[in-house]
Amino acid sequence: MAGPSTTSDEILRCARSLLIEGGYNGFSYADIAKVVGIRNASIHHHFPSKSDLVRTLIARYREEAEAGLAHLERQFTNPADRLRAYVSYWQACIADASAPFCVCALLASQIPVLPEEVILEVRAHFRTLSAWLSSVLESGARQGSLHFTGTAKAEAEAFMASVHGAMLSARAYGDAKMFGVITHPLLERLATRH
Amino acid sequence: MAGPSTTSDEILRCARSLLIEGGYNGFSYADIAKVVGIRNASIHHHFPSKSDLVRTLIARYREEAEAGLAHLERQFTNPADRLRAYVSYWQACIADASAPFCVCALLASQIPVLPEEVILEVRAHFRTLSAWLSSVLESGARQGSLHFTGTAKAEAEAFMASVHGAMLSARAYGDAKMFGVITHPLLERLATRH
DNA sequence: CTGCGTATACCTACTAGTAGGTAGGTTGTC
DNA sequence: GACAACCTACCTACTAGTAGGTATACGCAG
Repeated sequence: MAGPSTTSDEILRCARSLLIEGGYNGFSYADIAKVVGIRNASIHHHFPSKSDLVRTLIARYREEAEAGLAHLERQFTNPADRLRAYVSYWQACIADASAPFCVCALLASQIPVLPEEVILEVRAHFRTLSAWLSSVLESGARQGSLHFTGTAKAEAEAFMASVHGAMLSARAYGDAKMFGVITHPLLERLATRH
Repeated sequence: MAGPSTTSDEILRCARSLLIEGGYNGFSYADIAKVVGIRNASIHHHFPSKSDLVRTLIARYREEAEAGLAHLERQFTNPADRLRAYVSYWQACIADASAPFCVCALLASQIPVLPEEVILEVRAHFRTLSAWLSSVLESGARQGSLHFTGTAKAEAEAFMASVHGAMLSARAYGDAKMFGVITHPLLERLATRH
């Protein structure tokens, strides 16, 4: 799946993990250069400015996210299973600390100090994810496997907010299990008729 | 209520609003100095280091938060009303943009790059808030006005996560109403027997 | 009431280090 | 020889933080 990772790829991968740790102003070109093993200035050859780098990084993140959701749809046909798989994916990411936070959720918290072009990408991710969750909830409600009051759209926003809040709590408490403590009852409730 | 605000107070107040906008690395001493109308170096007289400043800022924030919750308990005796008032408070803060994010929730997202002493304060706030919500939910369940499956502790964590996630979504979409879209059904569900 | 010490609050001037970014040169490959 | 990828060397602006000076206010002894 992964090709012969280029320097540009390595810069993006490194920047992503630094971004997940401390946000937009939490890392510098020097940090990346140190890890990738090139000079500070060489990063500018691939990405003229920091906002270019981050915008590209998010664009790739969004591609991967959409591919992940598509994969998940092929793997599971049941809407409830799709939601469970989505949550399990993040539970695993948080537990093994490989990517313990959604890049866009983290950047969203710093929107007032972000370059406009980055904000647009972040917002687009929120819309994409919300739309996907909404469609899953919608089909689950139609076939009677998922239960909620109100619209699928509203429930999708609430679901997404809970997942993001769960990431935050897991980080705040320094306890990966907290993510599951918050999300499992949520899945349980959606799967139960009441 | 507010005394003759000192320079130290102004620094803290200014730093808080800058912190809410862009996190720990999103503001500098120069930013504060510009707003407060003193020189960069003068801030060090009141707060030797940035971590001192932020730690003090959070300590005060936590005091205000606890006072706010205590006030809210005096104002409302019904647990459901207390939850509603808590949510309404944040809805108002977000709507008028006075403080559109919880200081500790924002800092929690950047925990990996925060000074240890700041992390401890942030974590303490999460515990305080969770404990308060837990006690409200507990008493609501006992008297039959709030309904949920599972423990009050788990429901409190889920509630807190939803509120934090709702702040994030409101910021991401640039739409204060999103906070209500997410939190109202949550309150509704807790107040309804099912 | 004066004069003296002391503490607070602020200042100017400075430091070392880092930020993102640029100019222009070198190397290797098609 | 053109281009990509990377380099050295440099820039300006800014970072948190320090050193040392000044003005003002308060308490207190004479």
